[in-house]
Amino acid sequence: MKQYFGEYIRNLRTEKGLTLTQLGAKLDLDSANLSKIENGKREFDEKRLELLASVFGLDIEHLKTEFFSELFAKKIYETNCSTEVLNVAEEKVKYYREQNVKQGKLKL
Amino acid sequence: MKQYFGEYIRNLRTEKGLTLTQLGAKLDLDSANLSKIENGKREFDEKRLELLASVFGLDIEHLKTEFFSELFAKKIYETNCSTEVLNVAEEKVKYYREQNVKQGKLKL
DNA sequence: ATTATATTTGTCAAATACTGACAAGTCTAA
DNA sequence: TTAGACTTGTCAGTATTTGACAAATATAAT
Repeated sequence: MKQYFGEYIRNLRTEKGLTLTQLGAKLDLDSANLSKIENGKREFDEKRLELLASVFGLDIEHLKTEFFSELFAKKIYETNCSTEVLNVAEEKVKYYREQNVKQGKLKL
Repeated sequence: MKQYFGEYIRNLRTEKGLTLTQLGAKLDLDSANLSKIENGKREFDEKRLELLASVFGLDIEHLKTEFFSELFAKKIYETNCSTEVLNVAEEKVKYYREQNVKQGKLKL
């Protein structure tokens, strides 16, 4: 998927022939703010991912992948970080999952 | 590196025989808050990474890798996201770097 | 061209999250 | 038991994000 998350939403919306106001209502979002999201001037709020998935019948896992990958990529891009960071992150996730990490060890 | 970022700081500090107050002064941080950071009860602030590197003579790239990998891993862990997200993120970073993405396309 | 609808942009107060600071507590070693 | 080190809780100040609204612009139909 070679597009920004906002563009992705806009495509979904226009494919279904919905206006900003109509989709905004479904997502509990002002049409003006949805416009900004689609144009990359505001962030889509993580807490609305499930709602977005259900509105368009999307696989939530796929949607989360799209959403968070953009979040991480932006951070790496703007901090000019090595992509090596992603390999290290993968190891850490594995470790956290093995250890069943809880709050206290790590601020979650 | 199989330790949390707070533990990492604590190790650096104790190796050098510094107290929380002493290191706190160098990092412009209250000793109480530094304690929380070392114990995983507060986040280390990204804006102090360079300072931390210079205090201990660390490679800033390595430090950023440690810091952001933990950030990403925590997010993936707490949202129960597939680690596939990391591969997608890598593609996106490449793309952003090729395209020299600026504000407007993407909220940075 | 005029009207109606859709979209974009700017702004701002309210809500939320983060930070620095301090006080009071526990722990440790001399 | 005293001093210094560390931990924990709290909270006001600050910064950031969000929802909401108004006004401007764009688009399409008549």
